[in-house]
Amino acid sequence: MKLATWNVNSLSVRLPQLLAWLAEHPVDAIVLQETKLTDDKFPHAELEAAGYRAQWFGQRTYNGVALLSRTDSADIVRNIPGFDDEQARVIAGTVGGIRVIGAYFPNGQAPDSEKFVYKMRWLDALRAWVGSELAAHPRLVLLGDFNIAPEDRDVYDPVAWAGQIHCTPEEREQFRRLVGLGLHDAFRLFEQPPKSWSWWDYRNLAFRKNQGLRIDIVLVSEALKGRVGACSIDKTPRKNERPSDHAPVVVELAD
DNA sequence: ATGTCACCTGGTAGGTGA
Repeated sequence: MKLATWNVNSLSVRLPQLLAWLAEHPVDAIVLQETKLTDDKFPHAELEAAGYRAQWFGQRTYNGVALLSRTDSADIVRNIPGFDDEQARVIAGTVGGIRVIGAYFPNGQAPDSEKFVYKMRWLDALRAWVGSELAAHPRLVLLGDFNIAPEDRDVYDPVAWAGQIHCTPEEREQFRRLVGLGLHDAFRLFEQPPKSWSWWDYRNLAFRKNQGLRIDIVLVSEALKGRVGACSIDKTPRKNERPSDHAPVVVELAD
């Protein structure tokens, strides 16, 4: 089974690229972030024609997530139960016996901002809920745009980024606590090329200079750890014309 | 080089968020 995550930064702009990528890289399921579409505008017919059933949850301008799968997904959950949130950030479903949780973590803007306070509250709520999901579904994958670079090796210039958003001790502690539920960073189960990033700022020729962060992450539960055959970042779509600023991340699970 | 992109409001640009 192949799963993927991709922050598309506007699905209306990126739909042709998504369809092209799926045609070349058929996955069993993919979660999307930053669709930026209200539910009535979601392109489910185009995706259905490409062989993907969709569950989606969006809003105007910001955020918005989706779960696409070749087979039907079940037990869909939108956002974190019990956490009152106006922002569409989470979609979960069961696909092929695996609990798949796709998430668009808050950006947080700056460590001294209100948005950072919200990010911490959101992370607390996510961790509590994922804990209960794990208890109910031992075979679980949490993947998406985490907006956290877990370690210095996930940052092109750790000195410049020290204490900056995505790299604060508070965010990294949240990441460790999430992993502490009994999850594993699938990318780090394998030897990887150094300077592997999943996001490059549109500005400053960052992609050309390979100045990026690894903030798009796949966490797998203990029960799945031994079944992970590969995990990789596909940076080729970042070379497209009008690319998303994020690259898709793919994980392979043995049956 | 603070060198971009997407989307909004409200208009022939400017603001916001990332």
